[in-house]
Amino acid sequence: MSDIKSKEVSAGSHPFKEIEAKWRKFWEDNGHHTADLNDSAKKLYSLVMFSYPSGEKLHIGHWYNYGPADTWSRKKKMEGFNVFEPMGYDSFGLPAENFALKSGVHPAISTAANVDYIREQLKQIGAMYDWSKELATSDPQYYRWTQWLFLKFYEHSMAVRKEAPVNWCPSCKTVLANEQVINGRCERCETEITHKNLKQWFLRITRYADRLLAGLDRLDWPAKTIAMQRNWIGRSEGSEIFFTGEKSGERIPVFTTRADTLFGVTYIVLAPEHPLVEKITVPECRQAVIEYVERSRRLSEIERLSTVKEKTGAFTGSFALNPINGERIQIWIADYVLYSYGTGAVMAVPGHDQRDWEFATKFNLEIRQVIEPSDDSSFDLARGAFEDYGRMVNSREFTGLDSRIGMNKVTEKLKSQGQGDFRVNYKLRDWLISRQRYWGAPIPIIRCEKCGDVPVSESELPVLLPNIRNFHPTGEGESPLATSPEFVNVRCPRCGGGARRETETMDTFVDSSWYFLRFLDPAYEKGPWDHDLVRKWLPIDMYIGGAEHAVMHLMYARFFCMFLFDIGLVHFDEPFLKLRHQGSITSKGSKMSKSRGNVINPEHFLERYGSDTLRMYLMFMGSYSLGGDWDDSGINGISRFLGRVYRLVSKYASEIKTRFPLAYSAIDQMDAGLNHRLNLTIKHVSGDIETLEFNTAIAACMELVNDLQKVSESQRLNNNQFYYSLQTLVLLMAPMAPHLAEELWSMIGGSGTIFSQAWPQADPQALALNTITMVVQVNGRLRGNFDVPAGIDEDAFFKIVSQDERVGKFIEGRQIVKKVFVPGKLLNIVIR
RNA sequence: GCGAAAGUGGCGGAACUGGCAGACGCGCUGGACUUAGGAUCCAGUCCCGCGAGGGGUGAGGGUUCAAAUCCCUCCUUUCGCACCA
Repeated sequence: MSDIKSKEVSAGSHPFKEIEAKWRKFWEDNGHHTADLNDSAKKLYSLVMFSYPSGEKLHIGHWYNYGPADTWSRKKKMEGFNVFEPMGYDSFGLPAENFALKSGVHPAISTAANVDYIREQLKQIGAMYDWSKELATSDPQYYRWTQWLFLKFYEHSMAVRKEAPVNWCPSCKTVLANEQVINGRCERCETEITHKNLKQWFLRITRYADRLLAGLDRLDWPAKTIAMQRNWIGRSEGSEIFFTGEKSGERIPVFTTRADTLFGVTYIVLAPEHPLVEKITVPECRQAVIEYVERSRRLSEIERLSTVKEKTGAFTGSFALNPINGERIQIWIADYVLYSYGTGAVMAVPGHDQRDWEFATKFNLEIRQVIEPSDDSSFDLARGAFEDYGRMVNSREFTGLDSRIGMNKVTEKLKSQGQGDFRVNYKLRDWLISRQRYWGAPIPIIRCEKCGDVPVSESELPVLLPNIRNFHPTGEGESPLATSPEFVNVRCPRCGGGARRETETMDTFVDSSWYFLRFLDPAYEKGPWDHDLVRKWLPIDMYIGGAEHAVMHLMYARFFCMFLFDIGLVHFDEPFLKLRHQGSITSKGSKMSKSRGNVINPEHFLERYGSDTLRMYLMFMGSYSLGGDWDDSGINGISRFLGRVYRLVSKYASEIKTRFPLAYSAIDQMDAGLNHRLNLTIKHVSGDIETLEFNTAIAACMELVNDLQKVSESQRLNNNQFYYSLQTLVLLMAPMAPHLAEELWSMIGGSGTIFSQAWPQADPQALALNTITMVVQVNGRLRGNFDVPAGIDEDAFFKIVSQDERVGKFIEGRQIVKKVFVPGKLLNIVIR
């Protein structure tokens, strides 16, 4: 028995307190988790999404992400990979800042304290994190380079300051990127979003829309995540068509995917924000139009986007000319047209677009048919629009053409006349990165009245966040940094005159778009990263994190990578080759949060069951990718299981030790059943950990242990096969219960760390059994199991089973119509 | 509204390309060891039936020798999108 004895141990389990502390110290003292980054021959960069420290500590959901991901990494390590598994903190941003505001402690102080706390929590997971490479995005050493990268974007005209209607969260008092608006609400605080027209900094991600789309084909990612990115980019092929203002002669471009319906246009609609509205509205309609524009500005995003809302709008009194036939049509404004998509104006075809149909019906505008069903089926324009493709009618020379052909012909004709062209549109908008908040990386720009925007020179970086007392958001669309004269007032680097610093800070997603590059050497001073190391270690081989980042972080990081590739700073354009999401752990049916009061903290379970048990229980609960609702009622089972393994191995530890290390080839008398079980376990555990199906990997270990337990009870252990099996069990469990496995490994004679051992390989010969169980069905109903030699053929098998009473009584005197034989599986006898 | 995924014992969940439904665990029942046990070990545990046997994977239909698995309709849940022209 082990010399470790603990009174504090939860009865039945293993002495986890001593074991876990002992091995964590061992790993740390021996630098086992410090990867040798110079050796990249068999490198494996395994990354989990780093955490953002807010006031809330790590909860069970973080463990669910990090523990199993580490299990995968540890198995890869035993397979001989040089694994680099770093960890850091996304420590800028709203969660940290909001906590600081609430607690009244300056975010620099509270964040540092939270990071210290979280670091200790992370260490309890017992993961292979290389702590020598820890980083925090709020560290000047880090954000110096975030600013440096911003300047690269700026240099290449990829960072631009422009006025645009932007999303404003009245509660967080800052603008938000489109991606941070969920159903018209703030992603963080769920407050309804309003709109403001502000001059803001954008990164031109739209320039990469096609590349971001094309790159998806090369990625080993969950199909759903790829689909979400596709939808978010929202590529749409169509035509841009120029209508002409009747009086002003103004060109009014519209975007349509259905140029074949051009003859069915009975009016056009501008978004209320469209700049032409002012110009073309006739005096008699001015009052109504102004009221309508005002009204839609006041409406919240939610109200405006509501699809059940009745269509509203106003007539401008002006007319436009249809370029295909010169027809004179009314120009309306309506909020169902979005200013930010396409050209902010649409041609309305009420006969063939349901939205236009609803609008036309309400305002008594003409509904005209220009497409008929190709299959000559009937439809009723009085009941709704006919939106399918079909055959063109009432369309002059295009009449009779198929929609798809017709839309090309129509566009080509317009193109030849300079009245239109083919055009691709995207839903993706440029990435708004300005934030009117304190806790972020200051945008390194100086605004000079004479010289305009002047970038801070690289040697002046970082632009340090000033240590100001009042870091509250002002709420007026201005950053708190604007209240610090020492910060704001500078000399223009170009002309030397008085100038003002940009006071906005960058969106936190900018920080996290490149952290995986910095991890290799977070202290590097000659650049954002060491090119040699990046060349050796990137891209990321495995990235595990939550699905909630499907279109934000994961899109931004890809964009960064492509840009950096284009300007020659990295050698690859997709950062994450393989991505997997863990499911989310809910509590009482809903997402864990402090406000709901349903946060499950790991401390209690660590205290009572230990780290290995908690990690394994999280993996055993169910499918890793689906997650589930937290329920601790089963954790006893894992605790008991680890206790049983501990007792079983300890019981025979000295026996194994005298024979250690046991080789498979050295087994003398082989029990085929046990050997089959052992090798089957190796096969299952290997495959299941690889595909993150931890629950069945654990189940396989349990089956092996149940068998070994029986062998132990029956005293059939006078050969070394049993000992070999125990030795292998310890290896198989090492990635899942790392502390316990180290302890057992040393107990049976191992030295150093078990993670330098080779991962067990299944013996294919042992997997193939001599005797197998086959089943017999009569008319599809199960009638018996038979142990027969593997490889038995149909006739031989039928001979055996037909003589057996279990089957014989069903087929006796009946006519056999057919026999279906599946080798190695079953025989189905069909009778009449 | 549109799209995707899922629905299996009292519970969490297994079941490879259609081939023994319910692995593994929780819980429960009984037993052993015990002064005691919320420890440990053993046995049992989908439903009906004494039994032979029958029924059973959200509901209904279909394909097949054979369906949890494939197809159709419907219901429920989760997630994503939501006037994107």
